[in-house]
Amino acid sequence: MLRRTVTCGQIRESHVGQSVTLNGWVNSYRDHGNLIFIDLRDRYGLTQLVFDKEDAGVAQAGIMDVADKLRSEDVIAVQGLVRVRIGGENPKLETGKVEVVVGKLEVLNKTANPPFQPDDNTALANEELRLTHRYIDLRRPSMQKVLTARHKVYKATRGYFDEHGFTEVETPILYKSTPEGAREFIVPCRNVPGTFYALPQSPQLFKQILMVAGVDRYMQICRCFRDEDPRADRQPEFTQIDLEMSFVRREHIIEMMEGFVRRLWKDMCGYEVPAVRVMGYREAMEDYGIDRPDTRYGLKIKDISGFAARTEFKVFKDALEKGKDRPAFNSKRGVVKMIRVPGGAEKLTRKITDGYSDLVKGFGAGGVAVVKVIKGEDGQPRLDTGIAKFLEPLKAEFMSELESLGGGQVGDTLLFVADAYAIATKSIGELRSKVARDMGLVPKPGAEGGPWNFLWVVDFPMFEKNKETGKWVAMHHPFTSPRDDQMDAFLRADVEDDDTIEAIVSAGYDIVLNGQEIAGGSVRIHDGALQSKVFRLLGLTPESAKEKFSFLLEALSFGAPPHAGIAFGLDRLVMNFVGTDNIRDVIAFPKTQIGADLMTKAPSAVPEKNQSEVHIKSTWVPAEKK
RNA sequence: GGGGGCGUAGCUCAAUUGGUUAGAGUACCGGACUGUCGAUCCGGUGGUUGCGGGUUCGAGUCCCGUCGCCCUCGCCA
Repeated sequence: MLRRTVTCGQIRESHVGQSVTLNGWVNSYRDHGNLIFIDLRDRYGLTQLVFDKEDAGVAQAGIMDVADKLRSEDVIAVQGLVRVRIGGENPKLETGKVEVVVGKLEVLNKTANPPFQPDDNTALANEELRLTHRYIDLRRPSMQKVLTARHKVYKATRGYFDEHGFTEVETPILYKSTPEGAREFIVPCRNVPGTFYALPQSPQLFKQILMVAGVDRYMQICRCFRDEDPRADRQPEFTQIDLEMSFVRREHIIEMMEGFVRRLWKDMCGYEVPAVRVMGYREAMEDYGIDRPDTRYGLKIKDISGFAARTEFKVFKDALEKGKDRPAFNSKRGVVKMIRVPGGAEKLTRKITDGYSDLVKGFGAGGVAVVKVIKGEDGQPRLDTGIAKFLEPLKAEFMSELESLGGGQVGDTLLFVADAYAIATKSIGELRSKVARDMGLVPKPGAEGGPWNFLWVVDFPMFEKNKETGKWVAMHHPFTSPRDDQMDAFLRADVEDDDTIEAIVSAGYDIVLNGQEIAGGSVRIHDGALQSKVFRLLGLTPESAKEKFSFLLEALSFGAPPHAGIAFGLDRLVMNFVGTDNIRDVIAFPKTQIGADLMTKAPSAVPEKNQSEVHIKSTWVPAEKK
């Protein structure tokens, strides 16, 4: 086999006169009979090859006949002379000033007619086909760029944490089932009939144990598994950059991770990340209606419950009756919230705002009330349409409410949602994001030069109520510590004491980028008694806590250091760097929405013999046999 | 589990209210051509309209079911 001396992206004018050998795939051919052009492709680029009948005398015998049969995706090796292009430069190619006149051609492998062309310039084949023939799709230059970008993220990550004294430790994939949280993939055990491993949702407990083991600074680029339905940005198996540090508090993690983020963005796109703002969960929920606010645009939310109570609008008054004896910010206490949309009066048509009501109904709210600010006969702003008649009597007061949102200007649309705190907040938060898209306020992600907007969100609640079971669940995970100043309330709280439990603040933290959570973590509990208390509030009996987590409670009793950690979603980081909103684009061999691999046809049936070997029997009956 | 979208030639798409033999570009096959770079020109092969059923004189088109893919709600400690 002729082995390459240069790559297809490498040849320049400095190579002119040299004999070179190239290996690659035929990207395209232009056959003029006695003159044939081939664009040869490898992952580094394209080089134009020329087969010329007049030169064929000095080339291998019959070369034109072989070259004539070359087709896209054939694999070949060529040897030839680099020269300046006779037909003029092709400015589209890096190698566009030169060409290789081929003297020797070796066809390494003819291709079958490919189901689609791995070409970024023509219409992309549908994703199903691309996933089935992933090896062809990955040949596309843009997919090669993704693989390379992902590799660079691994490299920068390991580089940074190595420099800061972290040790990469592998943790088990075959793991103990701990069925809190996400549904697990389970693996039957052959040696102990009737038992199962689970695949880890994350290495959470192992990394904490490593802290007890004195590893002090741990990191791992690790695969995590969650058997939940995928989304555009979620896969059943995904990759985390997992970290844990001993003898630190929140501020130390924040400092170390900002350093990492700064390093990563610098290496990946030369961007200097400025100091990252820290925002409290309460502020995020109040101003943005979500715990991961997109701060690339304004449209802040305002609570106007006090004002709304003085109007005669029944919807407001009814909402404010809800949970009126509960403390402020309690999930069940009624509130009225408002967004001011500058310029919305023109763009947000009746049809669109009707759609907003449908949107919030999906989150349990009754609808969206709308008011437009128009120019009155006296030239002053006047409230119009919708519920304007309820606000007009209190207009002066209402206009002063608007002051903190920039004042009511002619052309504004004002949107209102009234309901219990949890529902109203979530609804208007989702509404804000929808309005921003409708108003064209969301910049394209970093790839197009839009801003990278980083944010720490801290001071999350420890617990939230599961709507179905009515039980308390950990908002982050059950190993998250209460914030230091919350210890009294935490120790005092009883399972029945809903309002107290809801108000406890944890020592958790998230990094949010452009409205997307890219990392989350917490200071951990390193005291067995505190950990047992969390289990108790979560409704675990001491017996079941011991059965599931005895190894953790035991480890905490043997000199566990204070520790804290965080994990980044690596796939989402790469998505940002390559500018895609499809997670499958950044995973070499991704799965579909039912967790299938279209290329290998996984999952698949296994013979009953293999099932009985691991002591299982499928209960599934095909439909036609029912 | 719920809601929505899509499925027509190898690929990307078209096909009027349900109406003749389902078209185009590209790929592929054959031919011509010495400066192309989305080569060009001439000719050709290629279809169970995802699958099954129904309505109708007649279904790519309407209805029911089913499969696959995508988006989304639930779910994702």
